Amino acid sequence: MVHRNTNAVRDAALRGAGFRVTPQRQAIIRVLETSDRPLSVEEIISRMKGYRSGVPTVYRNLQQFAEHGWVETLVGPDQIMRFVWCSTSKHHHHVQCEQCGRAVEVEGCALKRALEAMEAKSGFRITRHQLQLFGLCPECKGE
Amino acid sequence: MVHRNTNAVRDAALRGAGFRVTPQRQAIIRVLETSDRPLSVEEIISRMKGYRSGVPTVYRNLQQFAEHGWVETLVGPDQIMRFVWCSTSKHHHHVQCEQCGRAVEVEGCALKRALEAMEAKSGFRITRHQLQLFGLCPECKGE
DNA sequence: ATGTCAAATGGAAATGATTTTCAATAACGA
DNA sequence: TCGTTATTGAAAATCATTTCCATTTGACAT
Ligand SMILES: [Zn+2]
Ligand SMILES: [Zn+2]
Ligand SMILES: [Zn+2]
Ligand SMILES: [Zn+2]
Repeated sequence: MVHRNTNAVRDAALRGAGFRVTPQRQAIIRVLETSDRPLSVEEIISRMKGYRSGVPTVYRNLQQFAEHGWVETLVGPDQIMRFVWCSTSKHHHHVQCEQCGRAVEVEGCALKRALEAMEAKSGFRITRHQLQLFGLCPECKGE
Repeated sequence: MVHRNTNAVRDAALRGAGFRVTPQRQAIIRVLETSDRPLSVEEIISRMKGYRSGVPTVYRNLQQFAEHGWVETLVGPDQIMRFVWCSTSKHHHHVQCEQCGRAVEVEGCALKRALEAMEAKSGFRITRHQLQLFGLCPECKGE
């Protein structure tokens, strides 16, 4: 039974990070894990099945998850925070389709070279970066 | 008289873009052009010499300037909009020092290769990206 | 210079996402 | 089961940004 196993893994991860396992946390994670796009707090709550968390609870948990590298917080030009689940806490980036909104992780980071070039140009030592990619997903580009 | 010339150039640019030349606009631009770092609206207003704009005026103008590629709008984890003046409206990025806050433009974009690699990995056609760089400026890295 | 008028300004009020407060609840180890 | 302590959530607070709208002003024609 795959589902049960997934839940067990998730709960273990929560406990391992010092969290108590609450239905709210489980619901938040479940929604994010099964979403194909970044979600706002409002969207996360409205997508919960069987359990409805309060707004502050969702914000608090998302912030904690972000500190653990489990979610990435994106804030676009509309000033609204949106959250994506990260399958790995290794450095990576996300591409989002400008047509349908779908977002996927791009494993790894191909910026090493480019960053070296920019270090040379600027004289800065670059220690951290944040890259947001936008474009057309396979489905939308074949149209 | 260099100063006067700079002003003339700025005013011409404003008129060329269909703007009226108002002291508020001039003041906003003057502050941003001479800042070594991104500024919030509050900061912009407090740095004005000789003329104090109202808050809505500053927001409105910054938005318009952004549409013309004259400023870039950055919104960090503190959810506050900050604005940088761009010396060119060609595509480029900014590096900011995590120690002292200073920011500089990095001319051009060295991401072509990296983007191709990420297109291959993701299957998306990448049409747009936004890169924020952080690190240590020449002064701070020599500690 | 003066008149005309749409663009621009700014004080005040509204908006609305996010955060804080705090009393009630629930997870979990003993 | 019990006690401790983290977690929750309704309500209120916060506060950056936006909207309203009456007043001012820049640009251009006369
Ligand atoms: Zn798509
Ligand atoms: Zn990267
Ligand atoms: Zn520095
Ligand atoms: Zn670029």
